[in-house]
Amino acid sequence: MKSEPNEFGIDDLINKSGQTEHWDGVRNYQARNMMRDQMKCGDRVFFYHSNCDEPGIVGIAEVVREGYPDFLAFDPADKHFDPKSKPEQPRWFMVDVKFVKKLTRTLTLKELKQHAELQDLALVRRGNRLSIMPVSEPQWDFILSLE
DNA sequence: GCCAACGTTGGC
DNA sequence: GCCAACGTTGGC
Repeated sequence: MKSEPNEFGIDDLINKSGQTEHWDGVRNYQARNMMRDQMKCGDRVFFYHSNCDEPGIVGIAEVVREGYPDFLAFDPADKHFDPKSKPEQPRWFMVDVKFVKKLTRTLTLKELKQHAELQDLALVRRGNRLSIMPVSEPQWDFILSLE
């Protein structure tokens, strides 16, 4: 899961009550479908810092609440407001994630791109813009072995 | 259903 | 700040 550290970095997650936060503001259907349909309690996710000096994986979090409507889409005062999403038929979903750990160092995008084992990882593919993407178990284990 | 115009993401 | 690569919108 990608987040801009200027907006919400891993330290912001650590500082939340219960070290848990809802992953709001996703307005992309592919990413929505993953949160709504696929991500289950106990699933672990890499926390990725994007759009910053050193883009890369900085830590691990865990899904603690499965897909439910992104209520910010209902709030006209919020920047993520979407008039097409109604409480009776929500268009956007989110999950809650809880901090698990920081990695001992940042696994930079640059570094991840250098490993043939990760060539199919969506993150390193050209033009990728998805903010949430799947990681296979072998990919997960390999990435952790780099730490 | 096509596709041009536009907006966004995000690395660099 | 630039711009490639997408996704979305909306006229036709």
